[in-house]
Amino acid sequence: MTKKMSSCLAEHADAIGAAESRLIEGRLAHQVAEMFNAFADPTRVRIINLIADEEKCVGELSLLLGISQPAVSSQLRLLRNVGVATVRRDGKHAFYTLADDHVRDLFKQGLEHILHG
Amino acid sequence: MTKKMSSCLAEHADAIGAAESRLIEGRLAHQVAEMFNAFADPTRVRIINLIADEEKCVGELSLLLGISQPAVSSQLRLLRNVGVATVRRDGKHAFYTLADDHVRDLFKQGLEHILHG
DNA sequence: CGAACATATAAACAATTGCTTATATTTAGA
DNA sequence: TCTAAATATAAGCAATTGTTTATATGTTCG
Repeated sequence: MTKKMSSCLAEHADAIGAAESRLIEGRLAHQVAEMFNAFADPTRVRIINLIADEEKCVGELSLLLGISQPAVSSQLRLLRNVGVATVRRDGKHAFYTLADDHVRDLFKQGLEHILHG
Repeated sequence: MTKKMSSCLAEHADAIGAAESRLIEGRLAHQVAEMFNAFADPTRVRIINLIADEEKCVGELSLLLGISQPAVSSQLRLLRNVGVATVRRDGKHAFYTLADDHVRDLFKQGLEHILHG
């Protein structure tokens, strides 16, 4: 880093101000990335799809996905921490589902992009 | 793995079939995750926001973001590989922008979710 | 051609990730 | 209370990631 200015920038020097105004600050960029990161792993994608329209308990997810219960539990905690999923505890079970319609729509929009994009 | 069936599943055995039909296969899950992963890093979020509405060259992005040119180039290659960004080469410069409106909408929807969610 | 600029690629590195097994916690029921 | 079930947490590990510096490729212009 700390390199000299590119002529590209020099030539468009008047646009730098406008460009800088579009610079997302560190904290916001981190939050946005953190949220999208919830959808950025194959296991989480499968979990999210399974709990998108109905709640599922941990053991059920573990069996359906074919991975260990702690692995599922770990991913669910991540999803919960970033506000993508919520838990409802009922006795010995913990039922997970997506947090809200906004999250649901965002995921389904991304899925559609792959399916019919 | 290869654990015994949870009573949770046993009790809802009739729902297994339906649940399994919602199981996203490995390849699709991988593709969806790969796409969302493009938005899942703070540096990429900032790059994407900068090139969302107008094209920017590599050196410009490097200067604006305060990271090395190879770091920017590396992230841009990732974005290009998953179909999120496209290049237009003009002489010595390479101008990047988002690939299409679908990608643009998806990103902005996620950004809005954080800003006014 | 030769020099300077813009970008791409390679190598190396610390840091993070997602899984496993093992263990702890919590809950329901005999 | 004791036991078994469901989930959560901890520890350890191979694999991946994002950055840097160094170098290679490609382009313009004298």
